[in-house]
Amino acid sequence: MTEKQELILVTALRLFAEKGFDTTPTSLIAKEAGVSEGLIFRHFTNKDGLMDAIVAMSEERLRTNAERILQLTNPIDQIHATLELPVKLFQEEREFWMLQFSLKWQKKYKNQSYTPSPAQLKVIQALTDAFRALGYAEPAQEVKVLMMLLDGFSHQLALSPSPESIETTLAFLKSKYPN
Amino acid sequence: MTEKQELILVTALRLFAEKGFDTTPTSLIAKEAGVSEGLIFRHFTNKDGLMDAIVAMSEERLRTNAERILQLTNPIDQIHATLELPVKLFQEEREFWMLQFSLKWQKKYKNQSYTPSPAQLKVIQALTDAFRALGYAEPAQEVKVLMMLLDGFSHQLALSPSPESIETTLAFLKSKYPN
DNA sequence: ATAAAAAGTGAGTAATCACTTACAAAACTA
DNA sequence: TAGTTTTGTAAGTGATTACTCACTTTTTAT
Repeated sequence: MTEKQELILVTALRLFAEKGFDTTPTSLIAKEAGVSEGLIFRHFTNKDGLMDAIVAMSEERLRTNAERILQLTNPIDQIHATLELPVKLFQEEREFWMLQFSLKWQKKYKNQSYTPSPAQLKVIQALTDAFRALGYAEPAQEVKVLMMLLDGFSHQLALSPSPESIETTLAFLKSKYPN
Repeated sequence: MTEKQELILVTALRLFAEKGFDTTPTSLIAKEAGVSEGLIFRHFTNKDGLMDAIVAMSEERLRTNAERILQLTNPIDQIHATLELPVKLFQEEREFWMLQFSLKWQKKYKNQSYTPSPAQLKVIQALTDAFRALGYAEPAQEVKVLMMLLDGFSHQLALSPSPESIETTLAFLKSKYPN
C-alpha cells in the first residue's frame, strides 16, 4: 500500500460519507487527494473496487472490536460493552461508521454486508451464552432485542447532529441489564 | 392529480426503492410508466421535485398512522400499537417504507426528514404520558428506548430478505412492556 | 363553436462521468 | 549501470443523463 494509495482511500471514504457513493465523481476524489484520476483506476480497477477496498477496511475494524468483547469473561460486562460500542465507534471515527451504516441501504452492498460476518456470529453466540448464564428465559430473543437497540442507538447517534445526553441514554440502557 | 401524474409517482417510487434515487434515470421512469420523459418535468419540475412529491406522500401516511395510535386510550395499547407499527407498515407497503428508511441516510433529505414532524412529536408526548401513567420512573428515557427498538426492528424487517419469526419477535418485544 | 389553458410528446443538447490510452518518472533488481 | 516492473500523469472518449423546446392533442371555459 503506497502513500498515495492510502490518500485515495481516506479521501474517498470522507467524500462517500459526506456526499454518497453515486454522487461523488472520481474526478473529485482525485482532485481532493491531489493525484491524477487515472491513478485511482490503476490501483483499484474501477469505482466499485475503491468501495470494496473501503468495505474491507471496515470488516477488519469490526473484527477488532468483536474480539475485544469476546475477551471479556463477565456476562454483564460483555452486554454492557456491546451497548457501549456505538458510542465508542462514533466518537472515534464518525464518518467512517456513518458510511458503513448508509451502505446497508445501498442496493449494491445490501446482500453481502448484511450476511453477518464470522466475527459478528461469534459475538452473537457469546452474548447468547451471556444471557443464558444470567438466567434469562429466552437468550436468543434477548440477543435479537439487544441488536435492535444497537441499531437504533447507532441510528440516533448518526442522524442527530447534536446528540444530547448520550451518556445518560447509555447509562439508562445499561440499567436495563442490571447485574 | 391526473392519471399519468399518479402513474409517474408510483413508478418512480418503485424504481427508487429498487435501484436507488441516483441510479434511476428519468428516462427509465418514463419508459416504465408509459409516458414521455418530458411529462415528468412538466409536472414535477425536476428529478428532486419528483422525490419531494413522494416524500410528501410519506408524511401524509405517517400522520394517518400516528393518529391511530393517539386515538387509543389504554397506555399499554398505545405502546403495543407502536411496536406493531413496523410490522404493519412493511406488510402493507414494503417498498414504500424501505425507500423512506434509506432516505434518512441520503444527505439531501437528511436534515428535513429527521426533524420530527408534528405528528411524531404528538406520539412521543402521548407515549411519555403512557409510561408515566404506568408508573415507569423515567418516561422520557423509556420513549427513547422504545424509539430505538422501533428503528432497529424496522431495520431488521427491511434488510433481512426472509424475516423469520417476525411474530415471535413482536410478541417478545411486547412482553417487555407487560400490563 | 371557439378560444385559451393544460396535458402530453419526442427529438434534441450540453454537461458530466467512469474509464482508457499513450507516455514518463521512479523504484527495484541483477 | 542497464533492464524491468511499478507508479504516476494528462488528455482524451463514448456513453449516459437531466433537462429543454417546439410542437400537437386534449380538456375546460365562455
